Amino acid sequence: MEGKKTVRAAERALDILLCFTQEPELSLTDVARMTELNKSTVYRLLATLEEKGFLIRDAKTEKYRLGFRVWELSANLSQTDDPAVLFLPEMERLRDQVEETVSLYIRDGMERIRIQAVESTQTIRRVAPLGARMPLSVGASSKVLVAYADPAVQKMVLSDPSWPDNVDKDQYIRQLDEIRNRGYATSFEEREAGTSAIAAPVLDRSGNIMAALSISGPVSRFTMERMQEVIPKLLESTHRMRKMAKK
Amino acid sequence: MEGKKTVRAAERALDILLCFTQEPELSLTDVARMTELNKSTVYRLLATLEEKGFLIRDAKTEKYRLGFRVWELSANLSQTDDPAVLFLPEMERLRDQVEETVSLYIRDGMERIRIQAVESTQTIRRVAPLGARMPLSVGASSKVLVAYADPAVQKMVLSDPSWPDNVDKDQYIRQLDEIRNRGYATSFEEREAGTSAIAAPVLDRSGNIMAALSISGPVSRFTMERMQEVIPKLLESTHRMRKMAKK
DNA sequence: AACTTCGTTTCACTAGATGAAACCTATGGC
DNA sequence: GCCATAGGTTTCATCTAGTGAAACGAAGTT
Repeated sequence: MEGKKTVRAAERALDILLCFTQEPELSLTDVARMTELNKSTVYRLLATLEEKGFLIRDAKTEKYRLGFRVWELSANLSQTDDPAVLFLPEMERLRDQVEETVSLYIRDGMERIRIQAVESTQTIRRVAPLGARMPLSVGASSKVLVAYADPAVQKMVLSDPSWPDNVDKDQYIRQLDEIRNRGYATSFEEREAGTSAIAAPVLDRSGNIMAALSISGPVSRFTMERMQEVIPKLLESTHRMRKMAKK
Repeated sequence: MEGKKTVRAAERALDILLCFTQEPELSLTDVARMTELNKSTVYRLLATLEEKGFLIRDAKTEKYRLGFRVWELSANLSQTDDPAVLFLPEMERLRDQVEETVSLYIRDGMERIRIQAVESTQTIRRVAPLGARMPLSVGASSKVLVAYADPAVQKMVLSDPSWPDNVDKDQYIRQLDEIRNRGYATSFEEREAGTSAIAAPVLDRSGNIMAALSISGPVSRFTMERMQEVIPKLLESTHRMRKMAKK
């Protein structure tokens, strides 16, 4: 009698689908191991996913991979005002100006997800960890996402038991005000050693945060001074993005 | 006790997801109407899809739209040897040479699906009906897909009750041999009035068909003579694609 | 205030999802 | 050749958990 309003069978099917974000090709037993589900359960769910075209089965290897239905979906996704597509041109513009990696993050629960990224001369498809998930406790983008989230969400994030011990929560909270005042956040080797970053919120017309835009690079090159130089450009980009947002 | 090996709840969840290929934004009742499912069933499945990040709920409109998880999936899709991504550059090359619309189709059951297309000066995202489904009974690409399918599939397609009465099956079958000999198929106003097309198979290393590549245009411009000119270019492209295919 | 419409919750019922185990092939080792 | 192992597939008894009707609450319309 808990507050579960979800459908288990559907959940499991989606979990299986998500396995394919990690590996492009998986066999029945691979999936069974990853999801820790019974072999026959996986068998039926795979059959379902295949029948609906979300997975296809490689004729040779007998393994499954993502099917055309995923394409249909993602094609439709781009017709919407999806930030990852909508803002890509602007992100490339910014990248060309500052010649550093530019990333776009959104918040999902207690994590942030990199939904888009452009690197020095790379194209969208080449960018390594698109869809990568990181904790909200560290990094410039994380703080921006939390600082501009609505109060209920902030409370949820800050009271979550998974908050790591080695990150001082009070100090973190103090930073949030500062970030809202300045309009951007910075970080030095916070999430990843050797990397520094600045991030600013992408707001929609009504002032709600849609995403966080960041510029990041190696500390050696992306110094404090350099940051100061690029901040106006970052803010100009987020401002332009705001105007692009639909409705 | 039929031969159903699928999971109903999962099927329904996927059906709901597919509703979003038609409309970018849907409310609970919209989905219930489209799928003809009970309101509470849809409610629970939508909650499941939302929790897993496949759908997000617009804060304002209360409607659902596709979520970031679809992005994660499609990002991964591109890392695989998905033809729609893999062959895009080659398709653009061909388009630039012939200055007509170039499309890539795969077979799914009794239909073909346009998984990629490039037009005169359009970019991938702009192409109207990506993911469009058409019958296998008419059109150059259809015949290629059937001609090079393996015998069991051919039998299935040709014995399907949904085969339209106005298409002569015997004549169709006779054409298949011809197509295999020549290596390509042509059509004049077959599927669509005012449009002619040529198509050739994209084979993998072992000679199995992966997709059909077509060039199509208005009959006025894309004449018999013009077709003869571009056939070598089409075949050159499919040949190059074959070498691109992984493994 | 009466009437819609839409999202949410409740509840009793049993369809249908589930896991253990048996059953098939393959493939590999010896 | 024969036995062993590791997939994938099917069966089947069990009972969870998914289901639809109906009721509910909250806006919005007339």
